[in-house]
Amino acid sequence: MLTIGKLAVASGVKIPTIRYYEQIGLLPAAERSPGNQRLYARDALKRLAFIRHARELGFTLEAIRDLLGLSDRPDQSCFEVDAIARAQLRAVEGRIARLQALKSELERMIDRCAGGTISACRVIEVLGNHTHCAADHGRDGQDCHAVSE
Amino acid sequence: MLTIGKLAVASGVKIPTIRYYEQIGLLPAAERSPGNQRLYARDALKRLAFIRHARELGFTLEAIRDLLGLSDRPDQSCFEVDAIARAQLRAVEGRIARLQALKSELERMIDRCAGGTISACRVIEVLGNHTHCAADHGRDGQDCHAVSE
DNA sequence: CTAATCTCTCTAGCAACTAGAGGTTCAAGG
DNA sequence: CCTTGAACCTCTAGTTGCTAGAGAGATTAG
Repeated sequence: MLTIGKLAVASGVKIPTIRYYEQIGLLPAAERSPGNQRLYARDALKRLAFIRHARELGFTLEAIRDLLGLSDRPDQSCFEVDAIARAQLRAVEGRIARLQALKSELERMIDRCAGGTISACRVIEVLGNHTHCAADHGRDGQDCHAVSE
Repeated sequence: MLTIGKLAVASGVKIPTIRYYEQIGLLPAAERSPGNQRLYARDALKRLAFIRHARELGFTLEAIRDLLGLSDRPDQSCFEVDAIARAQLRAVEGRIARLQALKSELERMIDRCAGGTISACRVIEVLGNHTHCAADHGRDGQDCHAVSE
């Protein structure tokens, strides 16, 4: 049986976070010592590792809750698991595309800011200007409004 | 003079968000009508466009506050602006790298979950397992703890 | 047995908004 | 001129995923 501190070290999840996960029902209520301190078995470590890794993969706690719920019913089709993972993949791909557009814009900004004074520097100008939206990240149109003057 | 609603439509920033930005000092307190309603001039639109675009680029409100502060002193060197933009670029590149690792892991997960039952599906197993960390996104070592059993 | 180190609960805070309650002001139509 | 309805006001509280601190109790090493 591990105390919460050992579990925190072993899992890489901080103590208040573990208690938080218990509070919101991601982890079952831990056993307690006679003095009311939490005690964990090995499977808590597994569950925490699962949560931690899923968080690193960008799953929300809600998605993780779903996955954990599914894994408690191991005879079902993994259709739902697959759907969750695919949705997650799409979200990740979207984030990557967006960040790559942002990266090239930042690079252009830095190129234009070559040691001059702010009044000559294009960074702030570029940031105030939406004319690049269509070319750079206008794929999701609802995110880029025209600011016509 | 624009009312807050028109400004919201023109800028693509929601009304409560505009008020929030005023509250935290990103926007100066707006002029008011005799009946206490906010009135904005054109330059508020520019400032909001700046904030909005910078937010889209992933700048935090604190970084934006810095940038706005700098742009109020246009005679200085843009050294600081450049530094902020470069730091932001590094952060964006890090996020992209991380997301790409996550993407390939999700793809592998989905491949392994080919229509079977959950007990045969590797998604959950992969998520509970840190053995791929070194290969996939172990660049930032402090994020991947061994969970040896 | 005592001191140091955990751990407990509870409350409050972070970013960056969003939503709602309950009340006021404005612009247009009759 | 008056009314109606949309837009606005302030204020509080909620969101997600934690993190920090206070003040009290538990456990363990020497």
